[in-house]
Amino acid sequence: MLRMSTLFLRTLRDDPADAEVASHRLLVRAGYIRRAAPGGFTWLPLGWLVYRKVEEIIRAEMNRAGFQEVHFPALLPREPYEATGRWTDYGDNLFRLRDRRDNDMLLAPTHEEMFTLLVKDLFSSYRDLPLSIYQIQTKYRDEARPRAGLLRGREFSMKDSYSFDVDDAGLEQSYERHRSAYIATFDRLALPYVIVSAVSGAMGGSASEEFLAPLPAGEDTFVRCTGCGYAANVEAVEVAAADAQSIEGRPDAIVADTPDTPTIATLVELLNSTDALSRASLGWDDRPWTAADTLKNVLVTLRFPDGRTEALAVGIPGDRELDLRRLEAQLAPAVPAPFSDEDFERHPSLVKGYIGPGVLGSSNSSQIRYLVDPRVVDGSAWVTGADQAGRHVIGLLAGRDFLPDGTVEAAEITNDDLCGRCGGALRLDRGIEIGHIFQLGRKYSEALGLTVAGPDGEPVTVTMGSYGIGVSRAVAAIAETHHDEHGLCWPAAVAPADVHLMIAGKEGGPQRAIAEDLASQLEQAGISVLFDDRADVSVGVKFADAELIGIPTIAVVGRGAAQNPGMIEVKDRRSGERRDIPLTEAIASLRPADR
RNA sequence: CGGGAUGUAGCGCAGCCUGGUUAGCGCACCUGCUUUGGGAGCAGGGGGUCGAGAGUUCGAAUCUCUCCAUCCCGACCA
Repeated sequence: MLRMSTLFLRTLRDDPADAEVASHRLLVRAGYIRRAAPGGFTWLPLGWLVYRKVEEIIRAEMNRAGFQEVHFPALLPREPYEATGRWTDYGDNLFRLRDRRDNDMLLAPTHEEMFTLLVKDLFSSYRDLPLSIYQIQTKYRDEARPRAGLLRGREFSMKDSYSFDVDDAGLEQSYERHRSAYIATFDRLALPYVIVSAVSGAMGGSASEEFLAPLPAGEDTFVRCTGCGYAANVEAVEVAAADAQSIEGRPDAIVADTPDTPTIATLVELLNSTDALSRASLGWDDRPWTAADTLKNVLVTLRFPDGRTEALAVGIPGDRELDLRRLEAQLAPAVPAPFSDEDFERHPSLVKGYIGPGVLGSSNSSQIRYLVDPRVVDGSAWVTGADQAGRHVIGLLAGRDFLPDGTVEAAEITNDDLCGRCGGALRLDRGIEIGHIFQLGRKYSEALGLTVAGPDGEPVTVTMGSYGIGVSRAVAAIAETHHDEHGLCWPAAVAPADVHLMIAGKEGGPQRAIAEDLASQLEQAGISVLFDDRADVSVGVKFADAELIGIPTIAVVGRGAAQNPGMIEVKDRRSGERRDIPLTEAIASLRPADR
């Protein structure tokens, strides 16, 4: 039993000034967590109870799926991460330190290497597989900008699992088992989620899905198709490509003077206001030019983890912006940055503002690799730069007049985009990444030499999957999902107690003894109680604290308790619905529904 | 890393522009009395390196410079 009179807790009447999102604000105000360091939080007694319940649900579902728990150090040597390249690839986000002998160490951001080496250490036969093992561990990432309390910290807790299989079919099965376990876990945590296709980023690997809790406080943007249910992280969205068109009998491209058209908008305006350049007079059709008819070519510099750089040109429809995040996701681990003035000086064939496919591409004068949006299909016609100041080329046909080096999904996604699968409308939303599952493949097993003997005695390289759930982040996501203007509203499965019992009578009256008795009986019946037994605060404070703390059921021992028969008031925190019940039925009524 | 804002008691803030006794207010905390069904009242009290350092000045929370930290937007981010 938790007694408010002695609980290590102080609730705050005001919101902390540095907290923006609801989960951060309320968890601090209600006395669950305190900031201890930039991106680091202390769990107070109530918070730790919730944390442990969340952790226990995750653990139970992992165990139920047949995965086994292990535990690694968070402090690790450099070598394994050097072997896989992640000592470099992780960049500034890795917490690095030196021991007294000057050895490089790190605080692990995730543990692929160690799991791989552990399995290599112990197992050597295909008959030992499949295997899935997991841990719940503190992870460290030197985030450039920790924010939103528990949602993005530099120290956080994560459940990470790894699967080991001899072949792709086995990996597929392990992946599906994790996917099912995650669905069961998030259902029990009362966390709403959308499963979206994702990119695997710095982790490497192929198939990858994220579980996103759809909340405005989330940092991830994702799309859902209103038609077929396709859902994807915006970084991984595949937009609908147009059908290729015939190039037979299409008018030749012409080069036109287009003075004073530094932007797409001014270019389109000029085209539409110059009779000789209208689509009709060029033999196309009757409609006016739009920004979507133009092709803009954006130059970026790619920086690879080893420090090497390379220029890249990206062609996207003129009505779109380049989304650097999407581009980066496609090109990982290379990081794109906008072209600088010095970069332009190094490539004299590029005429700023009038760059066109005439010079782009590996086989053209600039020798810059040229990737285009999937909408730039063979036979599509474009207005684009003529590689001369003040001139554009009109009606340039992809596949006839220029050949890109490939396609890339790098245009900003908007609500106007259509689903790449069914052509339906896409809807953009924000979400918190609460889980990520992906098929790593053999990246780590190859780098670290994890093989097992196959049935024929020959070594087989093991294929792996990696599966994460942010435990501390899940606590925040639950708080973010379940609260109102008065405070938190925990789902029963993770609440710090089943019942918030309070005394609401004059000191010296019979209520205290009745409440004490009821609290003991509830505990004996296996119903956990947070007992507001404080004698020195007014009932208003008790009600306000109860709503802030957010235990699902609030039971009040007040005026009615002294009557015959004695009554208590029971209030549902979430709905606000109250009812009076006889004391004799208290235990039956207060038992949580799922027990 | 770029832009913006902020840093004064546990929390929320005023004071700074225009330098001047002992740095203020609300909440929280402590003591006493009263009060007790929706963030009580009265009286008394404790708690401050005014983010840090340097400078200007007879005198700095206040002016100048440097640094640090936090928050927001962007960049970045399983």
